[in-house]
Amino acid sequence: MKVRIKDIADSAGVSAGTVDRVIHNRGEVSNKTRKRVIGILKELHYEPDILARTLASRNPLKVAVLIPFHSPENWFWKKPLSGIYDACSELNHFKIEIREFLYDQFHKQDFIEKTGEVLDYFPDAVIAAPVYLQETIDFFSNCEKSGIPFVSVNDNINHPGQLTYVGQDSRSSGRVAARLIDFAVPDDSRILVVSIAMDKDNYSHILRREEGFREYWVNSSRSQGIEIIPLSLAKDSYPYIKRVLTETFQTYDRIAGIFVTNSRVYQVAKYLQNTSKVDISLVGYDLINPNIKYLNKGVIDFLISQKPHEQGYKALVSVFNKLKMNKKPSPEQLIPIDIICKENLCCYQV
Amino acid sequence: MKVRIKDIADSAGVSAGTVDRVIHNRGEVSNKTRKRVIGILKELHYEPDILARTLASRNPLKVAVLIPFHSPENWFWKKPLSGIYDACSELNHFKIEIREFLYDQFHKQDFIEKTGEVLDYFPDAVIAAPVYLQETIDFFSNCEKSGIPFVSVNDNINHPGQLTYVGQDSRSSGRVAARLIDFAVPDDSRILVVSIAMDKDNYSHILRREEGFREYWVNSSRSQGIEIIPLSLAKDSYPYIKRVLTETFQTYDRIAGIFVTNSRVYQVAKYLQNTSKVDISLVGYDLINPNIKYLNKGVIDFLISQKPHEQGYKALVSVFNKLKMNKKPSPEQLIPIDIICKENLCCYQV
DNA sequence: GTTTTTTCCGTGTGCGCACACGAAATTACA
DNA sequence: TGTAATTTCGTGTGCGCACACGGAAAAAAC
Repeated sequence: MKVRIKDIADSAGVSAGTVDRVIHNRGEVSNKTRKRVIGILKELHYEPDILARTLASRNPLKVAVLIPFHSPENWFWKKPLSGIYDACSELNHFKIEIREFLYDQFHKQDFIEKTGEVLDYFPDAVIAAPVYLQETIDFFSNCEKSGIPFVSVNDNINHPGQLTYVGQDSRSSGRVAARLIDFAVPDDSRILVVSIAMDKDNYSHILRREEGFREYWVNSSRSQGIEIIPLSLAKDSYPYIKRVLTETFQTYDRIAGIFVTNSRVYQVAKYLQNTSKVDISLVGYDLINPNIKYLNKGVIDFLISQKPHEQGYKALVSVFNKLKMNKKPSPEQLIPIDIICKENLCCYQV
Repeated sequence: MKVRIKDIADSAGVSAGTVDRVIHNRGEVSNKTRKRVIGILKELHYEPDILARTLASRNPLKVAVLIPFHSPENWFWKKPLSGIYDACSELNHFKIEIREFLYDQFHKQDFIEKTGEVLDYFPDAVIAAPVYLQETIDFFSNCEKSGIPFVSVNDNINHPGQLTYVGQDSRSSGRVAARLIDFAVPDDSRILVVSIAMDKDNYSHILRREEGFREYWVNSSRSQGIEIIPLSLAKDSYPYIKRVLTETFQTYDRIAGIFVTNSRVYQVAKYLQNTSKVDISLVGYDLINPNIKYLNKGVIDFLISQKPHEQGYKALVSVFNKLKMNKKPSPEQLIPIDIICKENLCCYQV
């Protein structure tokens, strides 16, 4: 019962070639017949057969991936890439070509250069993980001008023209962290919220996680018994972190829980282990190796996974659906907030 | 760079038709040329183009799904079905035909009848959620005899011939439940392990969840301070459950946590709410509506999702890969053990 | 009214494969 | 040696679509 181009053509009293031109709007069709064909296209709910479509078209789909590169210290950005490749190999038969454009997330200039390279590549679609707000906006605007669909991943720029955003609801994840800690700490205790980032204002998800965390306690029944102490660390070095934490512990007693707002939770775990404060509930982000180590040791209690692999996967699927099937994804694809502890870790490590 | 049938044919000095006959072993090929063609097939690493293959072949892939039916009281079994259909619509273009065979999980005879209907349907593959052990083994043996690949879902029969098992590691999920409760209960408290099932021995995952839960405390540092009290309820009716729980609470004090080993946790939640024992940590299984209600109210603290949707999804994908791509999936596909609380519930409800 | 240009549209071919049909080669048999 | 039966193989067509080419019709220019 499937509708083919031929059926449309017959129904409209034209040839298949004309219908084809309408579908791909390559012009050379009079306005009158074009409208008639479009009408029938909708009326009969025509959906192209991708199998035949891909088989017949010879040029592949060019997808540019613009994300920070990964290093031995920071494997996080490897995950979205492998998610993209996994999706690609599942859609293998559909002639998709991935081109990586990996930039240094700590050098704005490098990011700008790479965006230029992306545009020179003339991709059919772009998947990008933004860090620099203004520069990303400029880049996305260029994409829009060139008619290139673009997807943002991990952090949402909220550019009006973007095909979709794939990532987590950071605020909710902050609430989840609060819930976990709330579960464990007794009344009348203090909770530390530690943000470790050179310029945390550039990372909007850190801010939103803090918000979500704070929000939780406002609505909590025992909000009066718990005190939240924010702590922003501008440097990632362990000696520095150690010094600040030591001071904090001297200033405040009854600290029963610590929430680290990004993947640097292993630094705090190291401190807690070294100072034998393993009773403190520790929650942070991301299944990177040093974190997993402390999770298995019981120093970190819970990790929240951003599911970077799934992010990459869904991003590519979205691009594919748009370009090959002409199906628009929903503008926001929120990734589940997975709670990982030692006991369920194994089944999340793929 | 892709090798086509034509290339093989040229290389072997035969026609495409002959290569085709070899590939599908439909005979009518002399032994000598057959071997030569097979040799070249391997040598050039020929992989069929599924696009063209599907486009050219007219008969669809027939997949039989044998699972318990769902009712307004028990929506659980609706999820694997919708997972299967979701996978199907993603692989839509590949001409897959799903046929449901839904049986009454409480009537063995009905299950047996339905297995007969499945075989009469002559499917290309079977996806089954087993309940009755011996009867399922018989059925799977029949499938194997007929050369029909079969996948078991949710509960593992461990039949040697099965294509794959898709489901959770129940023992680990029991450990996860223990971890969550451990996080919350103070020293010197008692924890109830409640199993609500007519014949729990038929449901091996219940037994394994109990095992995992117990296992956790054996390895725990405070195993001496915590007492585990098992409680098996053979009936699902609330008055009965209420009576038993009341007795239990009269017998034991300091009950700080309850682990319900399946989806009936809402019955216990109802009891706790009615008796104002909401401080007790309550953990159970499955995102079904009554459970979600009590999760949002804060009576249930955590639910462990079996991800039935994903189970169905993966099962169908496995079947597809096997039959269309000739790729064997790994024999066990373990589903992540998702921890759900009120705060991250939203992003799991699809 | 004729020629040129432009607009519009139909036809044909091939993507890689499955499958039907019929022809050639081989064997069996008289 | 000739014919029939059987095995083995090549050719052709179509799946639904993209795209090139060329031709007819319409419009414009003369």
